[in-house]
Amino acid sequence: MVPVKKTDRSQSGATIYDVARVAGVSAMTVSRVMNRNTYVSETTRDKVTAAAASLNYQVNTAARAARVGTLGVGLLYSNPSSAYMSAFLVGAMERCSQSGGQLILERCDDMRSQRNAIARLIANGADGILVPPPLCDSKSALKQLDQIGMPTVAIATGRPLAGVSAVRIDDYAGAMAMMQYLLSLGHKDIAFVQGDPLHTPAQLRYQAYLDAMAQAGLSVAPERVAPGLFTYRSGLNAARQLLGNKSRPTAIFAANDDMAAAVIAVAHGLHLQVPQDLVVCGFDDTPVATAVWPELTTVHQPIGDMARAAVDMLIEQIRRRRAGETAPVQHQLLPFTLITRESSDPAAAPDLLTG
Amino acid sequence: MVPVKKTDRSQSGATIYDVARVAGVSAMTVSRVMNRNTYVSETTRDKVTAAAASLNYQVNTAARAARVGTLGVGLLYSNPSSAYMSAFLVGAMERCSQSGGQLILERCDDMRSQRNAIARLIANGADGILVPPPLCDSKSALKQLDQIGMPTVAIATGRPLAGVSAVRIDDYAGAMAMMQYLLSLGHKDIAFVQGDPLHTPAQLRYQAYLDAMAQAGLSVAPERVAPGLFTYRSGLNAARQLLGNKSRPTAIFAANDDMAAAVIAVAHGLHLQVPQDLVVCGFDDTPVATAVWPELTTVHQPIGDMARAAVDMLIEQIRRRRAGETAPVQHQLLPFTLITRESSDPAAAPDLLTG
DNA sequence: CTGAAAGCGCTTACAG
DNA sequence: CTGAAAGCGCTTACAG
Repeated sequence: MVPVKKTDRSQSGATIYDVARVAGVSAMTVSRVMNRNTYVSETTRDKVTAAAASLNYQVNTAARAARVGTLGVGLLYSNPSSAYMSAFLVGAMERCSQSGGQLILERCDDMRSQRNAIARLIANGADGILVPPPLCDSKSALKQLDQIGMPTVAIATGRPLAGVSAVRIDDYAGAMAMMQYLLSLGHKDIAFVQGDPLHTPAQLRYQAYLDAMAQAGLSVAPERVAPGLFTYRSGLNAARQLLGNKSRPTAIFAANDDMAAAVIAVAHGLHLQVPQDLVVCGFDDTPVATAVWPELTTVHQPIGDMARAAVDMLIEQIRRRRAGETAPVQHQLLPFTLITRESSDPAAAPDLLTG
Repeated sequence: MVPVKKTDRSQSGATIYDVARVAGVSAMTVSRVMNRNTYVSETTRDKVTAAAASLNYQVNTAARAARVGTLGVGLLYSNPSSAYMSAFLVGAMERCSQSGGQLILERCDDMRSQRNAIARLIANGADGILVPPPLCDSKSALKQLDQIGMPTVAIATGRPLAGVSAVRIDDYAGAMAMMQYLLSLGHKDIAFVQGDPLHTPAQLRYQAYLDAMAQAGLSVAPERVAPGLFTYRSGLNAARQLLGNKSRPTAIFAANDDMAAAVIAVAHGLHLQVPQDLVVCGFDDTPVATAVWPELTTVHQPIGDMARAAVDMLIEQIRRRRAGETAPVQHQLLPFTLITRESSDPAAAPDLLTG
């Protein structure tokens, strides 16, 4: 009986050595190709790529992390209970585990506590930082990160800084698409609920509303615009203001879904049927959009995709920085989609009390 | 100029060798202590523990993973848009990154697709599986996992199986606490919105409602109980049913927050003020509880803590299994908290339309 | 542009 | 119960 030597391997698939053997090069060269290192001839690169593909080779991110140190992807988040943040977290998490990044979370609600939160994130091993809204619009946070040379990606900011990488949608165009839709439905008296004025996407959405009205030759009375802060609560106040007068708009476009949901609640309280008596639209297409009744017409923002893109960009930046290269600033614009549902469709929706 | 040899280290803190030196033992022994391996004398274990503490040593999970293979923590989830799932995900993710586990997600809404989802999870490298609601109540899923010897932890099931580890709260006691509170407020005519009948916590919450009423000597008319499915939508139907008659209850206890939020919406549609005309309570304390107006009195379920506990239990099981030991089945019960807010407090809440 | 050697921090598989 | 040796899969730091 020849004793079978138990294998010491920790991985089932192909390793870098298998690829090297098949490609007829050294493991080092395979490593270079996998890390997109530039010092490899095109011929060699092609051979390695082909070998890797034929073996279905996947880099062992754990082994890489053991050697290189963990890739700490810091996330400066606020408002963990919002649907927006949840969608973002899931996307970021998913991509991090694929790419071998380790997500490090630090909550930061308060603009004043920013500095501390950034310091804690770095102390906990962050090699780069993801900045989702609303912090993405804080110039002081972004400057602080830039000064210490920390790779950074801002997410969903309306006005990306020239020196900071960003992933976003075109909020202006998204709101404009919604307005064109409402106008095409024949609405002429459209009211607007503003978002947090400090948040640049809120500004752009509002500007698109104003421009669309002007381009259609319609005037906007001051009482047709109500301030909001993106919260359900602020939406209630705005709705009371917009629906409290004798003269009412035929449609209300809220700068996000939470506030649109609040508009529906107040409208129902006034015995107005949505959409028969009042059309209501939101923005973002977060889960509330389909949780409320009737379901909301809104602009879909691909939050998960944005999170994944941001993680990719950040990890690339960290790699480059470690390799001593200067990482280029990247700005990525993802597509939005106008989603029409019951809240704007006069033919569709039944009554709240009877179903 | 003596050239300074650049260090090759990937870690800033102490390593296993530092601890070994300080403790006067081999690195191997330190490794044994860190992995809670039993074959270490108490004296040695104490020396190592002290040395590790003095150096503030943390196991390098990346290096461990490189050697041992990644610890794949599978998560069979459904309904990613629900607030419950988001809170669970954040907790699980946080703990996984601390413990060196890699979270592997697989969606599974449909009971029929279970088998496939489990197979995919394993194909993607899961070494153990976390089963949150509603799948935690699927005996077939749990049995399938048991048969293939896969470490499993069920979360928030009302009736944990003897052979499967579980983390949960006492749903019966939680609902009972809510009922005692409502009874102490003087309510005698309390209605109930049931949760998904296939979900064991829904059954327990309902049973507590019935028992509390009986113990208080109050009868429950059939029209005071409405079926629901835990969704906002089903809560609207239930509320219409409960509030449609001339005779109305003074309080409605819904088996979760989403349905309680729907009850409030319908009540407002009927010009009933909450809590003045009707008290409304929920269960779980998910974000909707504080997003709606008035804010919901509810039972807090520590979802994040439950996720963290479940991850710890699962990782421990996987480790034991790899070490060839049999992992004991563990059942952990976490505490709930009754949270009283405006929706049950007659003194607190103002009117929907005037704020 | 490419490779041989050494090492990351940890654990497996022995041997005592 | 404890340790010396070898190895996990990958990358750093050289050298050519």
